[in-house]
Amino acid sequence: MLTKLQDRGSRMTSHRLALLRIMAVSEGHPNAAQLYEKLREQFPTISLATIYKTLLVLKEDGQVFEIDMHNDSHYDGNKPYPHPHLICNKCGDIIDGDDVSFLDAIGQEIQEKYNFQIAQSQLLFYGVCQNCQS
Amino acid sequence: MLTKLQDRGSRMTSHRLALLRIMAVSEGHPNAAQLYEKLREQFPTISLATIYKTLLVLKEDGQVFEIDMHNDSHYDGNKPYPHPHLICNKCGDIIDGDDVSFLDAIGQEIQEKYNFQIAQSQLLFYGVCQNCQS
DNA sequence: CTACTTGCAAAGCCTTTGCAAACTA
DNA sequence: TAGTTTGCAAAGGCTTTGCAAGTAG
Repeated sequence: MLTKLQDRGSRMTSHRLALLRIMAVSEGHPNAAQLYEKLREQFPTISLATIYKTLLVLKEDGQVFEIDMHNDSHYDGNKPYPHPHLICNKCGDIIDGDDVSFLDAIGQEIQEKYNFQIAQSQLLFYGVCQNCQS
Repeated sequence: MLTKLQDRGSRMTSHRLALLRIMAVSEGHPNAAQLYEKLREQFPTISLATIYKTLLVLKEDGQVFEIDMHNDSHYDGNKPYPHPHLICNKCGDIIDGDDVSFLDAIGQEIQEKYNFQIAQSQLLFYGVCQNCQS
């Protein structure tokens, strides 16, 4: 993790470590504003701009995955397997779906059929979560 | 198509018809700005706000599908089958993938396992398209 | 010591909102 | 005619940029 950053000429700072730790511990899918609030507890002077810059580096490094949502991206600590995200239209909660191994299979098929070099995939399901159905 | 709108208390206007026609004819995946430019040829006084308002109605009506991309949503005329979108990181082109019928199967599984009522799904592959590889 | 990172403020961009005039059914 | 849609302008919200000061290696 540290080495990956350094190989790219980036540095591991306390901010970056803390951000990665929040992702890993919380198991959530925070957006930039939520990360900002959490990080301010440890680093009262941190700025939103730093959050965005940090996220950019970690994304390029493959340590953080960006979930593109309508004008409000959320982020996921990089899981070792491809999995869908279930997004509740009512409460906005984001739930990790199961491993979807065949995503790789589809990827393979697409690489061949369309001659398209896949770098990343994203599978989203929008709907209503269990809690919001009652 | 016309009836679906009327059932919801919406009206079919020349703007809306033209927008749908562009989607159907072009087979592309324009964003709001691109639709604006095309529609201005026919309706010189049309505004971007109208584009967004129209897209909102057509989305709710299920006639247009929104592809959430980082701060720049693109739109797809509603296809009768679920299919992935291949997004080129270099030229930005969006390619329709094949029918992915098992998406429904995964959906079923997720509905049951997570008790999550799916309204819509989105499968994106980011990478480099054929043209941009040379 | 050099190069990267941070924080602040400002700018950028896409998208939404409010309201009066125009239009559909 | 009643209720929806349009266009304009302004506001809103998320994200990026520039630059000087601070910090990692």
